[in-house]
Amino acid sequence: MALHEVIAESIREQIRVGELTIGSALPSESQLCERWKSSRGPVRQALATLRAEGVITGGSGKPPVVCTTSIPQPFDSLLSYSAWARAIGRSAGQRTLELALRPADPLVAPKLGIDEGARVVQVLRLRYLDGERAMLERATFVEHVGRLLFDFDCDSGSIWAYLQSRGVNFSTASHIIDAVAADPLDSEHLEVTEGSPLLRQQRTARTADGEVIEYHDDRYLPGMVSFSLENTLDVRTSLMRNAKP
Amino acid sequence: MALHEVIAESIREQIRVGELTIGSALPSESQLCERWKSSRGPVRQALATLRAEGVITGGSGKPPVVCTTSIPQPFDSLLSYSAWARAIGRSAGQRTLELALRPADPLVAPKLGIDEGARVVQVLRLRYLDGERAMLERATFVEHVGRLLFDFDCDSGSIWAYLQSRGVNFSTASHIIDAVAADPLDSEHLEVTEGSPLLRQQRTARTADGEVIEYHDDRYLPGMVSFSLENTLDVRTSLMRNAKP
DNA sequence: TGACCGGACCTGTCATGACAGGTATCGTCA
DNA sequence: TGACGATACCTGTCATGACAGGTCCGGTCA
Repeated sequence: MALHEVIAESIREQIRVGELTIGSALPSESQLCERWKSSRGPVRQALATLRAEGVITGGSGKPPVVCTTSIPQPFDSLLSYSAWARAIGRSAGQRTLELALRPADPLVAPKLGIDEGARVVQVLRLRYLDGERAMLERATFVEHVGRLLFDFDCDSGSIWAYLQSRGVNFSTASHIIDAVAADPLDSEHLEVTEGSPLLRQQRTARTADGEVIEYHDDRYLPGMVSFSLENTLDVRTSLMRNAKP
Repeated sequence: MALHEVIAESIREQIRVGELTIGSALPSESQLCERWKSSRGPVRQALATLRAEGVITGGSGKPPVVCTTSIPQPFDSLLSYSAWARAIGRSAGQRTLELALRPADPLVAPKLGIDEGARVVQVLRLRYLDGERAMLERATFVEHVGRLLFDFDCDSGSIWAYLQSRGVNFSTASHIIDAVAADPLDSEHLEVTEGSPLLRQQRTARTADGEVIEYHDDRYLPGMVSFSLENTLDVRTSLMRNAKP
């Protein structure tokens, strides 16, 4: 691991354990240089990373200041429900309701960038958090990836971790967050009345080549899950508010 | 404006106008150095910024590659509905339903970090996008800031811009996104049936000193607005998924 | 023809040095 | 005692140089 990553992770750790609390000032750059026996480069790179994450702010004459205690989660926490639950110290559970190979319907085909009717593998899972119903997951995989799932017990854990172990490497993902009314399927499995509000996270995941591999439509029980973000003046946030046409 | 900012903005602009499309490779660092007659430092800093924004990816032997066409919006786009609408080329409208000075109720007091019963100024506005109903905004300001609003015509435009012009400087903000059922008030003004799903964005905005100034509870009509995010392997995202206890 | 290897090129990483500009503190002077 | 100004310190910014490691292409050899 590169030095600047070590430094950044060390500071994140200090925040995590409460050694650095919100509002407390970090050591100055020169002190950090001495502490890590490095030049100013890696130290500044580490601070820049933390600044881009919205963890620290300030500067310009003042030493940097911690401005949040919520440490951004790594890549997989937004992609893998299991990895996320583990990261926050909760337990994830799942019950597979369906695993099917079928032609892509008109809704998912454009999301995956494939022709309507091309074969896809679809998984329907009910997901739990600490044993409580939390989310209904509709996952669609392109055929050559989805086929791997027939050798996997989807009840046993993370599909994402399994696919990674089989050499499927996710690299980028797009997320869309909105609210929808529970349809009959949601209603049945999440045990809410039809039409009641659900928080939806749609996502498409791609490999480094840009090939779309999976499309998710995850619907959370409000009251169980939400999304949050810290926002500072000097950093452009990757979260965007969109208007639908 | 610093050179690295100029370079970053220039690349963003090239993406905006379509000169650089998704998947197309950027010029190499050395070419950019020559183009801007600068050393490698500013160029790398610009690329690092864009990478943190999730705009470009790649590297490590390969020249960087554009991986999204959605350019992150600056700070104010997540805080000001009017600024956001302008940024995406839509028109924002508003009708003020209420402007009141009253004691803080038990819901907003903890959000603002003030005592229950301390006075706050609350604004209720119905907001339009291109003339269509889009969102019901419940804004609460601490007294000394909110008082400024009594000198302002809330129907005329951006409260945020007005407060800035009066010297109120926002610096950081926290956002929580979830889904809620329309309550009677939502139902009446957004013209949906009670209990139907709404996308909610709660936010608290603070000054550089950390003083909380405003709390918003904005409820969007789903189908009008959503939130989106690009996510890459090597960058920690500031968006977090949270479990409610 | 296909596999393999080497070199050109690129980025990642780090060191060192330098100057400008903002911040805060402390001492001085009115 | 209070206001003001100089100074030390800090960060922002940029230049230059260097080496390691990854990628890609083309040429060579089997």
